[in-house]
Amino acid sequence: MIDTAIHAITEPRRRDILHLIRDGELTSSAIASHFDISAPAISQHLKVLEAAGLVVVRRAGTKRFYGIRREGFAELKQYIESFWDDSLLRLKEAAEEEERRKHESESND
Amino acid sequence: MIDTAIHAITEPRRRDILHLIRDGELTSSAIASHFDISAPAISQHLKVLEAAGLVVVRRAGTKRFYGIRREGFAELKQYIESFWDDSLLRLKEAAEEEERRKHESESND
DNA sequence: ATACTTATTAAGTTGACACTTAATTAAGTG
DNA sequence: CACTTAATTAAGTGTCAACTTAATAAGTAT
Repeated sequence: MIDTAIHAITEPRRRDILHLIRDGELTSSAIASHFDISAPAISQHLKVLEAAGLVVVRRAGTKRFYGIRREGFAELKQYIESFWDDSLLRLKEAAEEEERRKHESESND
Repeated sequence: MIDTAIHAITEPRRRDILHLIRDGELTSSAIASHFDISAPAISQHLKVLEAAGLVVVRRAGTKRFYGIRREGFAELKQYIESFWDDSLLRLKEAAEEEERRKHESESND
């Protein structure tokens, strides 16, 4: 699931779309009006974003309002943080430091 | 710059590489040994990750040790959070809610 | 200098995917 | 029911990037 989310935000155009609807939900055509590409292209992007759990649709008549889905971004945030996690990294770095010193002393045999 | 970072973590293989070196720096060949793909392929991935500021190299003789670069992940984290930002989103949602109610009352004219 | 190790750069191939236009679905309106 | 609006699905095309093997670079040792 995190894979689809990351794949989704890969495409710059999709990130632009996310930025647009971040300030409030918009219809597919409203979104399309901000770009030079065709409506189907936008529709395809929205589908990818929806499948990734990053946007939600609200249907109203013939219109479909797209808005961002917070839970999806929470997952992404968590994923990035799993790399970032400060305390864990410090531990690893300390271990590396130690190993480096050990190797140095071994080379003095 | 954030674009290159996002592009970099797009590729599943590169994320695998990041996971590997997250537990301590490794040489190019050590990384390659964990995968089915060729050494040059790994080298190319590492170059992308380095250009994105997500990894750093430490040269030691003919070997090159690759380790993760924290600052790069900090940027990524910030970017994701710029979407996520809780308080801002709540404001937007409140505004939408209001607009929706306004439209409903208008349709009762 | 020659050889060995580690890793990269070069060049070329293949598959994925972001587009296009055309056709289709779905909901509302005269 | 025909017609309009809003959006999607279908089908096909071109570009990009992830891989391959071959050649090159840079460091160390014999």
